[in-house]
Amino acid sequence: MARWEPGTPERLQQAALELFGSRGYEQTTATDIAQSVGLTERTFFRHFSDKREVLFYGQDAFVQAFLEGIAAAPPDASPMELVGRALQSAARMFPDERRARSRTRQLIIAQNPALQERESHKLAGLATTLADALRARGVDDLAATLAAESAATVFGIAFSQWIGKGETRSFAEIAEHVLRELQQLTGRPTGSRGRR
Amino acid sequence: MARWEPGTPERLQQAALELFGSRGYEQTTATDIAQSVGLTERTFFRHFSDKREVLFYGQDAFVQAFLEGIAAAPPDASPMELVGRALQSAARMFPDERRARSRTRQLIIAQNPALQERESHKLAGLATTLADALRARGVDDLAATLAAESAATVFGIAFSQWIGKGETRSFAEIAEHVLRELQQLTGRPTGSRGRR
DNA sequence: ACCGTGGATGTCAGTCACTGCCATCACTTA
DNA sequence: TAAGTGATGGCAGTGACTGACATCCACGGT
Repeated sequence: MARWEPGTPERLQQAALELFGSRGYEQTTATDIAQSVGLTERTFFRHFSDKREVLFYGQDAFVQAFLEGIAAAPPDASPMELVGRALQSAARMFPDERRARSRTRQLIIAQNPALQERESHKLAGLATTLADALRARGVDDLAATLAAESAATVFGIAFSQWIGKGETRSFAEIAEHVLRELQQLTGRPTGSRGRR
Repeated sequence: MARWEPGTPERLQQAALELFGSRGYEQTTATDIAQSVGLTERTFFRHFSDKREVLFYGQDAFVQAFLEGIAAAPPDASPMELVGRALQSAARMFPDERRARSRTRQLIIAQNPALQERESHKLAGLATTLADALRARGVDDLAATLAAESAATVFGIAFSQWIGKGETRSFAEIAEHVLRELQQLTGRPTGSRGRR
């Protein structure tokens, strides 16, 4: 027997999700969340550095998935190939069963600038983490930064499409499509006359 | 004679910059800033929605510069050409004289996660603004989003390089170089064998 | 010269996020 | 059995931010 119920952060997150969903983020205090699972505000802040962080708990997992995709790639893979592999590896963190939950979570974030800000920052953090991993593989500094940022961009767009109303394609499909489009778009020529 | 000294937000910003630089961001209260220019905390928050915002006051100007670059482009310009023009147009907001000030400002931001978060969010906001402008020109939705994100990415990287120690190239030069590199990097082939 | 209006400011009380410090309370280990 | 440990509670305090209301004086009109 454990002295305390296990999975405290998970229970807090679940409670927060429900309260934010019904009352709204700003109308829910940290105390509300804590009390709804029989804990105190003080304990809430021992598990989360921030009130916002409760919504982002567990995100490290998919950052890891990106990194594993890179680690598993052959040594001679080009930067963009690494991006593709990282994306496909991350895709397994977004099975169709998670769509519904992701949607409701995203609804909450969409209604609060402070949460959107945190989300932007997490995406930026992903990019710098990936850039480090690429550099560690010997990829040139600028190329690593650009490839990592591209990965984060594609991920962000793919995710919002995956969440989108009526969308049925898998995350992996969407991500691949967006990545292809990026490559087609940014591919040279830079020159004056672009193709229609 | 004006009833109050004009340029209140500018004076507050200047004071904030100095206080943040000497004492540090967290060790400086909004009251400190306001009092140092003879105002009250309440007035500070009438000019800035946030304590952080005082550091980002005036940023709208260079977002405008991006938009003007897009507006001035020929109607048949490709998305990536629009990105290039937006970047070059924005470059005029970063003359060499501003380097020193930008550097000290960036030092402050680098020492505070909350400020970095705001910065990430501003960059994300730039991307969505640019995407809207591209869509308004008839650019396809996904292409517009990707191009806009690319512009923001290139801008971010170029800016940090421009600020970098010992850097002497102009912002325009750097931005062009980074953009070229992005095009070379993301250009196809996607295929399995990448080039060394 | 007088009046009224409006925009920028001041005052004040209040809420809430977040922190530091110390106590508690089992359960574990020596 | 005694000391150790990890998660929690209690509490006081700071600082960011808000809403409501008062003030103040240049300015335009009369």
